[in-house]
Amino acid sequence: MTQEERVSRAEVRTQAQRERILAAAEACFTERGFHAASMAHIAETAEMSPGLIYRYFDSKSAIILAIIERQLELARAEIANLHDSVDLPHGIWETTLPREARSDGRMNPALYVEMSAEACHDPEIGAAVREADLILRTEFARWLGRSREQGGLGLTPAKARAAALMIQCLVDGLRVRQLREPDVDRALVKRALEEFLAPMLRPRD
Amino acid sequence: MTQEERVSRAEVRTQAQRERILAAAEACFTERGFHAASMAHIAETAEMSPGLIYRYFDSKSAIILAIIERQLELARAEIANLHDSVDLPHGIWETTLPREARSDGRMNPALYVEMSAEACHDPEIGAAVREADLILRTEFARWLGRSREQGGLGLTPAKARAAALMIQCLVDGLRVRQLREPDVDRALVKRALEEFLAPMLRPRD
DNA sequence: TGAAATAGAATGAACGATCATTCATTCTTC
DNA sequence: GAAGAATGAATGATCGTTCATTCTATTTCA
Repeated sequence: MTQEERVSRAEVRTQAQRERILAAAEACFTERGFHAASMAHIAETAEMSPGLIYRYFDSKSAIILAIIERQLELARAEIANLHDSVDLPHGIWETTLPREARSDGRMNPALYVEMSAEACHDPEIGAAVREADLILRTEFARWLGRSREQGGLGLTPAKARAAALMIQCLVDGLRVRQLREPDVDRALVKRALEEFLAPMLRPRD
Repeated sequence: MTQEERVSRAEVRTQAQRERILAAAEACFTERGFHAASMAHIAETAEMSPGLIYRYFDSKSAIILAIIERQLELARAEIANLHDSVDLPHGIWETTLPREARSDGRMNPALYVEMSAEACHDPEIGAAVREADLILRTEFARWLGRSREQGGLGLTPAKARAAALMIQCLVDGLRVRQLREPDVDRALVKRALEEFLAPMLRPRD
């Protein structure tokens, strides 16, 4: 075994352990919240000792920050994969599915709202969240403004910016609503969403 | 002093003390969050000893529940005061003002989002929130459906229900956005909001 | 090849801090 | 002096974090 192979194997393992911890932390934070979820819970979920976590993360809040960054990457990838034939209302509706109902690794509503609350208490989290949101909105607006031929929706720049902001608010709101009323009539939500989104996404007016 | 007067004076004082505690708790919860705000902080803010709080509230979570109920009452009163000449987009926009910018006792965004997150961890809070939201949406939809002559907007029942739900989501979303991006362009938010809401609030279509 | 040496991975008890809550005590008011 | 109001130190529990120790797997060398 060459030295490079050894180093690489170690790196792979380290990355896998970090991932293991992040997945466990996400589950615990979702279920109990940032402050109520203890490092002991996270360690138990990750099936390791509490002490070991500190080999891979400096602190509890470092874990939170890592989760935020990972979610940002996932969201950016989703936006990059948007194309003109996409059913936007349906996609928006889907991002508000509760944790149990989603197969992907995307942000679940509970974690998102938890993070939003924490953003105004912890400056570091606040900065990370602010930066992520700005990036996502800008990239989303760029897609809305791109021509149909280039896979966008062909909105004017001003309208694209406004629509991106309003849709971001709507997604936020749908996530909050999912938390506050888990048994809300989702079909009604979807129909209302489609109806009210239509005029916003029309290029001409 | 008659016995009734004595009893009444004691009640008034008790009520004032409870109010004092609730105001302090609201400030602390807003600043630090439910879990990070300690009873000692609340006591200090209320300018009383920690022990005294327990004369007026059974526990910390009893304080949280009391705040939720108070906020529900405030929101109901606001809805009851709606009339046909009201500028709805402006009113919605106003409910998302940060704590520092609002003079009334209305729900500030930070507290609202904090509560929403807590609703899916604490069943009692979840139930209170769910009930409150349902009541508010129903009453708001009733106003939207009332005729112009009766001070409403004259929407059809189906459209009123859909609009009430969508507006509730929008308000949720605007509050979250206020937390995540406190320095967001509020003028842009307002313009986008007005544009988006207009078709939703037209009786005919 | 096989035993000893080494390094990194993992453990979990222990620490100091902090928390919600209690209650014996003191203060205030009538 | 009696009764309610208020205090704040004490309690027990829990937390994030540390670290002396053990385990495991790889390397070294006879």
